[in-house]
Amino acid sequence: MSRLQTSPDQGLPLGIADELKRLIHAGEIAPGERLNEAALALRIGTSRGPIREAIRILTGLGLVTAVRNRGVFVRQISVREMIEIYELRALVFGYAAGLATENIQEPDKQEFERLLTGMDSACDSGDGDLYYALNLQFHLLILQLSNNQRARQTYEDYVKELHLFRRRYFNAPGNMRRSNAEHRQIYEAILKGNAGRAKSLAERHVLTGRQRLLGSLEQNMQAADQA
Amino acid sequence: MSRLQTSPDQGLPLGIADELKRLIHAGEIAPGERLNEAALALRIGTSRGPIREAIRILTGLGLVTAVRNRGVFVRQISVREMIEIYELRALVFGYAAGLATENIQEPDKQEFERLLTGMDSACDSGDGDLYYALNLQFHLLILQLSNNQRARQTYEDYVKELHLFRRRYFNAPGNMRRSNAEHRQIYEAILKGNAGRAKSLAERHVLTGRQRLLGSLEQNMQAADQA
DNA sequence: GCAGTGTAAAGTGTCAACACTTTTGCGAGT
DNA sequence: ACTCGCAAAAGTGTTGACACTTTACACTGC
Repeated sequence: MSRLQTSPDQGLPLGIADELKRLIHAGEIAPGERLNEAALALRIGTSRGPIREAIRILTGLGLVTAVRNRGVFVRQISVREMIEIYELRALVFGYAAGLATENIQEPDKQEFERLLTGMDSACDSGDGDLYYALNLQFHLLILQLSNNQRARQTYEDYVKELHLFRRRYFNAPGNMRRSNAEHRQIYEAILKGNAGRAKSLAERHVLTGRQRLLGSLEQNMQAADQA
Repeated sequence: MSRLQTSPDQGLPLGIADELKRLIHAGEIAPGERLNEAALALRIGTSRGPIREAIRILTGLGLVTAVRNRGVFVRQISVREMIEIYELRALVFGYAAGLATENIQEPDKQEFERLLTGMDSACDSGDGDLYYALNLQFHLLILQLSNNQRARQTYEDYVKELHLFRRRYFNAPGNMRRSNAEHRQIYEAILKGNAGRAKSLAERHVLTGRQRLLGSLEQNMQAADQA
């Protein structure tokens, strides 16, 4: 009976919703899977009422889609949706990078250096998970420097939403190196205060990531065809 | 007992949520106001269960904020949030205008003309509501031409969300004329296929609208001070 | 008259039971 | 063996009741 330590009790449904969000974004509940109210109630140790409310929060968030009398299913993202979200993500990231040129301070520079060298060593050791974590921090630091809280939230939401895409992003070592080279370029443009260049590099960085994902997707499709 | 004709029965909570959304966005339930579960249940003619679920959907959508043991309140948007949302709205609108240059077809041009002349006559007759409606259609047409469904949805959400700002946008006749002049410029840039110009004009158009709103806000503040 | 307090009302949080729908699976007929 | 149909099971939809918290208000003492 997981007593959900998450959330300093802002209400049972809210806490359950957070827990479910975590499970979904972590991939422990796969896209397309159904959420069973009774099972969840049993697992959390409550009745179905709060569970249903938590699930409704998720439908509002767009994490699940509800079908009458059949339950709710973890949302699956189509290729088209993935492409569209990447487009917007690129837009927001570019916007933030442009503003970062104005708002960056000394401590931020040290943080950037730390992240970049950290990602370099992650490339060396081939640690994809570590690279992914640092990469996210790098992006969020730039969003933070946009000084637009809403933009930051939106960007985070996009990243999480893309986890609902059917295939998890697979970081080939070569991709990681190329990606980090782009990071360095973006950072240098920000350092030099070149807003336009930072913006376009940042936009392109995200769109390049999308292409890498689409490429690996196609590759997997072909492998599946051969099997 | 309003039998909520909205939504072709996709479930009671969903239907109620739609109805509540409508009420909130139409301003019939003011920002800051509390939603009373029992009263709503009585009004819709159901028990509190579905009402609570509908309200949870709204919290997921960010339309209301929940406070434990005290209920949910229609969200109020601060000046800062308003500014930030306008920033993103400008970004998306500019993005769409840039793409519209590539995707525009003949019938779209006719629709543009219709909307622009319609807004002109709305200016002449001083019909603010009509202008607002046509203005929204103009913007959504451009979003449609971006060929990015998600961008269109996001833009619509921004517009609705801005309704939660404490003061309703007041269209002075002069503002309407200036605004429509900007529309014409954007449309012409799109017609000429000048993506860069369409993008920057569209961005500026939204940000100018924000300035107009901020200006009228300040004016009202002063008027309130004098009273 | 006013501050403080206790109590009743209002409102939210949770639960268990029941109604209805969909799915599953077994069995009869071909 | 295959299909159709029916019945049981699983699961969602909704309800009314009860527990707990907050708020409103009258009452008391100063």
